[in-house]
Amino acid sequence: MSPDNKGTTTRERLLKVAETLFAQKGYDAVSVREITNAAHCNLAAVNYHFGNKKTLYLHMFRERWMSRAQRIRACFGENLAHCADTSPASVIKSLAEALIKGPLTDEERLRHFQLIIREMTKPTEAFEIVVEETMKPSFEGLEQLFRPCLHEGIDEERTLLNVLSIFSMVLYFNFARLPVSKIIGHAYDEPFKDRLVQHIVQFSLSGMPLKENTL
Amino acid sequence: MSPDNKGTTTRERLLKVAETLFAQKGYDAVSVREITNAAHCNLAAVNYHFGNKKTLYLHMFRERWMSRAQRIRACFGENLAHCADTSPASVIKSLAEALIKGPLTDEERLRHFQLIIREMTKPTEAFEIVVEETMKPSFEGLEQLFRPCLHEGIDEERTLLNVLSIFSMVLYFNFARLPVSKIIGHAYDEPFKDRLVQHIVQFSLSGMPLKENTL
DNA sequence: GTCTATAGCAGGATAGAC
DNA sequence: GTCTATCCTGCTATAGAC
Repeated sequence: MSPDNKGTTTRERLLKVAETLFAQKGYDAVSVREITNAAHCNLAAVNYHFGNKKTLYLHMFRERWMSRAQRIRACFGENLAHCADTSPASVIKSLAEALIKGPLTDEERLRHFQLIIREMTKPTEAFEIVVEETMKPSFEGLEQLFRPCLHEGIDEERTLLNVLSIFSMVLYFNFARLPVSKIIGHAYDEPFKDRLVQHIVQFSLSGMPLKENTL
Repeated sequence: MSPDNKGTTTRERLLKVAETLFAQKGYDAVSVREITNAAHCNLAAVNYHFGNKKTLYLHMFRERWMSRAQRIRACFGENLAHCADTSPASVIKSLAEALIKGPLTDEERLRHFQLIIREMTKPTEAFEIVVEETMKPSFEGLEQLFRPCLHEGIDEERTLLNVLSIFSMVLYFNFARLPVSKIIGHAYDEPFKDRLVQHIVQFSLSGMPLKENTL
């Protein structure tokens, strides 16, 4: 028996395997048979535990993706706490590190971003939950952190565009590893990730319309 | 009969319909039946004209996606020609406008970016072609345009990271319209697209490590 | 080139034994 | 809770009439 089977319930294995496969191939490309084979359980287990394939997907998203997002947010909070101030420089660095190096393994991170990209291009019921419970609060929190450091004339939309631009870079450099690797000519090793964080911080920081004394 | 049927061959209708559906739903989620129904032709037409479903997809990508990319690149060239200089400000503005407002309709643009996002998350044979024939040349062209305006110490990797960052924003604001709309609280109308281009130009321009006399 | 008919298979879901 | 066996639907692909 595979080590996956030790000390885990069938339900947990199903959720874990489903996450990996759905992230890699997309909902429609994965069959229930494939999932149950990989989870070393019976075909009927999905229907027994979750009712049907779609409900398995939704449970997976709620129980695994959302908790991962929570871990990333916690990591951001810790990073920021270590900075002792909440200047834009500290905020962006804490954010970029939480997302690019962060608490997830490389594989977890890749899956995490693949799943959210899939939800963005073809939303399911999970998407509404993610936007309302994770993205909106995060972006509004960031907006409030940046707000006092931006020029007075900057309205909420422009502040959010700045936040979204930072997010877009992080998202892109995480999910588009393949083309990025091909274009820059080498793999995503640790030194490169450090340079990436540095680049994102520098690029974003200069790009934001900051007051002069708030660097 | 639908107006789609006038003056177009079955082959052309198949390619057009296939592009829309593959972009909207993804390769596995679209059946040949769905395509042939939407194209008002017989089920067997796909196999007659393209051999099988996969080859239809590849032909669609080559004949429709690549030519769209070509139109965008041409638009970028025209925009830049109107600027009379090739300063980073002109380059970024030409690029952002070509991609966000550009020669494509809103629907075409959405489809175009959805397709490339799908190729990035789950590459097929089309991906290699796109990277080699479209992305690499574009990014290297941009890199050469920016290079003389960047500080001497900036190596090729950092220059490319700047280009990729600009690209990431454009990509994100095109394919992630749904969450972006929800977060900023209104739709993607023309005035917003203008503000978006302006934001991207300002954000990217400030973010790049430019020499002082090259704005 | 376009059609119908169908082969052949894989998918989701369930019933019922254990 | 887990298994086997099976139903039924929908898919791709092809053969062959027109």
